[in-house]
Amino acid sequence: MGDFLLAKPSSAYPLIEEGIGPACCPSVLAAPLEAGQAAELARGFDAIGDPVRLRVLSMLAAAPEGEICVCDFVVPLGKSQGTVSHHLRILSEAGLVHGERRGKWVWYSLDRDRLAALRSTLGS
Amino acid sequence: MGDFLLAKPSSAYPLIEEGIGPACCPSVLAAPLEAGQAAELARGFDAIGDPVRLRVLSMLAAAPEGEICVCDFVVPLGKSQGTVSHHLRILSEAGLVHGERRGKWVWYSLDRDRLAALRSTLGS
DNA sequence: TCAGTGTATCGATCTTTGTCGATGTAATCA
DNA sequence: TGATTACATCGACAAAGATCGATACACTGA
Repeated sequence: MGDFLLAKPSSAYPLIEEGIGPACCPSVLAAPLEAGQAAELARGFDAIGDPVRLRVLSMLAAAPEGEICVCDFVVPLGKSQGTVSHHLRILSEAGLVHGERRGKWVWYSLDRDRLAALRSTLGS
Repeated sequence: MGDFLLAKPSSAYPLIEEGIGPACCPSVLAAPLEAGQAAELARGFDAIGDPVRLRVLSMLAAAPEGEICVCDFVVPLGKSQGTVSHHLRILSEAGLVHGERRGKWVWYSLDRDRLAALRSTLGS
C-alpha cells in the first residue's frame, strides 16, 4: 500500500488577491491574511468567543428597547458585578456594544452593524 | 442636572423566542442564549479568534487545490511544527478543517459548510 | 531491515484570561 | 452634607492557552 505518491505535489496558493468586501474589513475567504489583518480580525472573534459575552450579545439583541442596564445582567448571567463589567468592557472595546450613562445607570446596546461586519468576513 | 429619571425603566426581554436558523445552530440574535448553547457557540468562535488560526483558514480558502500540507504552513506562519499541529488540531476539533493522510503527508482542507453555519449564527 | 522524512504528542514555560472581593468613582436621594 | 446605589477599576488567584524543543509515531525508500 501507499504507492500513490512519489513526490509531494505542489500546494502553492495565491499570496496576493483582491478582497471581496469593503476595504475596511478583510475577508477570511478571499486571500491569505497577513499577520496584522489576522490579529485585527482575531480581536473581534475572540470577543465573541466566550459564552458569557455571547449571552450578553443575545440578550441585547432580544431586548425590546434595544438596551439593557448593567445591573440587569448580573442575575441572569450568574456572575459578579465586577465580572459583568469586565465582559462589557471587552465587547465595548471590540465595538460590538456601546454604553450610555443615564443617571445612576449605564445602558448597553448592541452595535448590529459591527456584528454584521464581523459576520461578513466569514463569507458573502 | 440628571432629573430625567426617578426610577429605572423596566428592561425585560423575552426569555423564550422562536429561533431563526435551523434547529442545529442557535442564533445569537434570535433569543437569549442558554449557558449550554452559548458554550457550544463560543467554542466555535474561540477557534477562529486567534490570528494564527485565521491565517490557516484564509490560506486553505485560497488554496487552488483546496488543501494544504502541514509542512507548507510552517514557514508562512513562522511557527514551529509543533505549534502548527496544535492549531490545526483545535480547528479540526471545531469541525472547521479536516485532515487526510496521504503517504507521509497530511493534507488539510477547509469545511466551508461548518464555517458558513458559524457565520449564520451572527445573522441572516 | 534500517535510515530518513513528516506529523502528532508530550513536558515545560510563559502569557493571557476569567473570576471574585475590595476599593474607588459617579450619581441620586434624604 | 451624608448615605445609598450603580458602575468601573484594582489586586490576587487559578485556569487556560500559546509556544518551543524533544520525543514518539507513521510512512517511505533504499
